[in-house]
Formats: sequence, C-alpha cells, structure tokens
Amino acid sequence: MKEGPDIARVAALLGDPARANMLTALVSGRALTAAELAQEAGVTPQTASSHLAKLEAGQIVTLRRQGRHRYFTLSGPDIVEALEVLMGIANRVGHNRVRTGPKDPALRKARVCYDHLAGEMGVALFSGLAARKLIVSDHNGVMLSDAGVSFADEFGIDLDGLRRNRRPLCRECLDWSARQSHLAGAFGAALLSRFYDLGWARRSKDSRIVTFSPKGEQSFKSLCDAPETISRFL
Amino acid sequence: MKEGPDIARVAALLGDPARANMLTALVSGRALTAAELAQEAGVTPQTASSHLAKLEAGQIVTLRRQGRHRYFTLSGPDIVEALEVLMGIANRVGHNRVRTGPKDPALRKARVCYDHLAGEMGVALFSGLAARKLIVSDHNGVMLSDAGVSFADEFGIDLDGLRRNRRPLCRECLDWSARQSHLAGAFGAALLSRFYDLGWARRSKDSRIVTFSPKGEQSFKSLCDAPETISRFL
DNA sequence: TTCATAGTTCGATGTTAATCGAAGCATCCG
DNA sequence: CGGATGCTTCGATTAACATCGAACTATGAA
Repeated sequence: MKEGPDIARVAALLGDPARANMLTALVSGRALTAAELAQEAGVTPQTASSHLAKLEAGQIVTLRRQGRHRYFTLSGPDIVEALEVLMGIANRVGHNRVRTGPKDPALRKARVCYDHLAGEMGVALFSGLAARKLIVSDHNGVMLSDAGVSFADEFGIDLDGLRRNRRPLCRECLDWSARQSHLAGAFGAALLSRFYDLGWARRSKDSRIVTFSPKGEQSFKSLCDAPETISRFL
Repeated sequence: MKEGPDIARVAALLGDPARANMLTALVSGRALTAAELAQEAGVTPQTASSHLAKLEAGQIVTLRRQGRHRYFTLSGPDIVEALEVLMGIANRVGHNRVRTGPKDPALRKARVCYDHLAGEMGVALFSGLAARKLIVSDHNGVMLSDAGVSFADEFGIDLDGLRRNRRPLCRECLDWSARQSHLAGAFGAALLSRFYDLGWARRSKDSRIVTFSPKGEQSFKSLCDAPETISRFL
C-alpha cells in the first residue's frame, strides 16, 4: 500500500559517513576522481570504489570517463539542496563531527566550507553583512534584505541567475572553529566565487585554506565594516 | 580534519524504510501515537519503539506525553523540507516503491499523498492550474505566477503565512497511479486543506482516500477548467 | 614491450542494526 | 483492587554492509 517515492533509499545512500564525505566534497561543483574522493572520505580506494558504484547506481552522482580517470559529479542541484538541508538539521540538533580544535591558524582564519567561506573571515562576513542590514536573520533562517539585493547587484552577483536554480539563496552554517554562523547557500557560494574573480583571494590546491591577498583582505574588511557604498572596491 | 555538521548521522536516521514511513506520516503536522506510527510503518510496536527512540535521540521528532499515550511530531519544518527534497530526488531518479497497480478505484481517483492531493484529481488540479497559467513549470521546478498569487489570495490561502516557513511553495510530485505530476509543497498542502475547509472534500479515517461531495467535485472541476474568476465558488 | 598509474573485483572479516517474541512498567478504567 | 491498554526493555536471531588485503584489468607513458 505504500506509495510514492522511496525516500529511504535515497537517504540511506547519503547516510554513510564515507559517502557523505564524498558528496560534500563534490558540492563545489568540481568533478573529482575516485582517488581524490577516497582521500576526502578517508577510506581506501577499494572501499571508495564500492561506495561510488552505489552512488552511481542510485543516480546520486554521474560519471564521466576521461582517459584512465573517472570523474564524478553530483547528478543535479537537488543533491546540493538535500545536503544543505541535512546540514542545517545537523546544525540545529548539534550533531557536529567536531573532534579536534583547529590546528592550522591559516585554516582557522579562512577556509572553504563546501563551496562558501568559513573561518574567522567567514564569520566576519556574516556579521558584517548582518550589521549593514544586507541580510536579515530571523527564527526561520536568513534572507537578503532589499538593500542586500541591490548590494549583490552592485557587487556583480547575478541574483536572478542564482534564483533560477532552486538552491536557497541564504543559509546559516555554524562555524566549526569560531562557533558562530557564517553564510552558506547560493549567495554565500557566489560571494566566495566573486572574491576569487576579483582577485581578492584564491584557494589552496591541496587544502581547504583560502588565501587572501593583502589588497584583497583590505577590500574584504571594508566590505564587512563600511556602511557606505562598495562601488569603490571594484 | 573533517569539519562541519554530521550529515551522515541525520541522513542515516531518515534512511531506514520503517523510519521514513513514520516520518512521512508525520508530514501532515498531526501528532501521532507510537502505535499509529507502527502501523504506518508496517512494523510491530516493539520495533517502532526502537525506531522512535532513535529518532527522538537524534532530535528528528519530539515527544509529548499525554496520559498513557506518547504523541510524536516532527521536530521542525526543516525535517519536512528534507523529506520533500529527498522525495524530489527519488522521483527524479525513478526510485519509487511502486509495486502493485492501484486496486481501489476510489484510491486511484483522489487520495492523500503526504499532505496534498494525489490521484486523478490531483493530476487534474496540477494540469488545470498549469493550463490557467497560475503555476508555471520549467526545468527547475514549479512556481506560482503573478496570476497564481492573486488566485491564492482570492481562494483564501495565506501565501505570506506559507512563505514564512521555509518549505517551498510548489513542488512537483510524480503520481503513482497516473504517472503524471501533481502539486506538492506548502501551496499544494494548503490547497487540499482549503478543500476540506470549504467542505468540498473530506479525508477517510482509515485510508488515504479523499472523498469529494458532489457539490465539491463540481466546484473542483470548475476550478481546474474555468479560466474565469473563481470567486463565485466561495 | 615494459612499467606505472587508476581503478575494479573478489573474498574474508567484523560490526552494525533491524526485527520480533516474551516479559516488564506505567497508566487509566471500572 | 483487578484488568486492560499503550509502550518499552531484554534477548536472540538474522541480514546487511562497510572495510581492507590481494589479485586483476585498463589506460597511458617510456
């Protein structure tokens, strides 16, 4: 008598730690090889292979063969959405896999969390935007204010484009090191991507560290502090 | 080195068929007892008890004791959101737990799918609203048109209230019997609830069947067909 | 061809966890 | 006080599955 889509089957695929790690590594949108995903998940290549086979069979990821590499990507934006919602729930109920404190100071300062900015600078960005009332946060979550919309426009972020896929614009994400919120969601990701494009920052190759240039960091600071227009940064 | 919320832990809680059944039964918002949930999930009370203990420990559901009954509800709107996203994914990838064809014609005609209308009438509603351009569907999903917004207003649905919680207004849900889309999401649920309030239909006590009164069915038909104003139905 | 790299399959092992029967509490009713 | 109902705990069974070592396949490079 049970009808409808089989939620459990999909959820079970996301419900294994190794697989969840692989999938969150893929949220950035970049295609990763099986070996890279194995390392992300902290398992051996054999184990990863087995997990990836399941994820592919379940159409959670898609596979692109290229030479002797097999590149995996998420099969659609709905997977990102699911991961973010689950992330939000895990945050709310306090299920964090936080064990050790942050060691590397660079990591504590600015790093990538999925595809948005985390660390002290991530928290500063969140509170800065909130102080400038560009984002407003209530008990239901975060959203862009009208001022925030025009800010995004000025800053060169195509909000309409972002709205076109169903990923929510703004989400709160509890920061592991700072224990405060930073900004996730499509807008959070777009901001970080814009920082890259503007040359303010770049991502390290092997780690999650985000390195800001001196000039970039200064611009970033003004972005978070200044209540005045931001066009002079660009 | 792994940081951030523990997605896998939450997903694993949703990833068991028995638990998923219980949770989807709770999407309606009604509080259900352990025994009712056991029946929904098709397991014995002992098994249900064990599952419910896990769900409560994981803060997916909340418990309210009342006399010798224990009423369970979902712990927040984010759980509904998660279930709907997963439902969408399961639909997309074709993971349906459809086994037998629909037997009961009444069930095939109109039934409850989670908390919205499914069956032939559910499909008729979807295509009717689409034909009247009250909802528009593109590759990213469904949304209300401007005309749809004023329609909802006229029809007595508090859109602003719905928007206040984060559950998406419109979602497509593939119909089990008719193999076409019907309307899910907060708006889909609100429509069905409005049908109840208007006396057009009522839900059977023990099954998922939705029974329309003759008058109600006629009004419903006009709702789906007529391009003119709907105020005359009210 | 030979070697190295990327990835898979196979097989064995250990762990987790879902399930239900039986018995135990707790609450309400008469 | 029984006796019934709602639900949980205990214990045992079973099945699923995550994991990794070892061996195998496939692609590319020298």
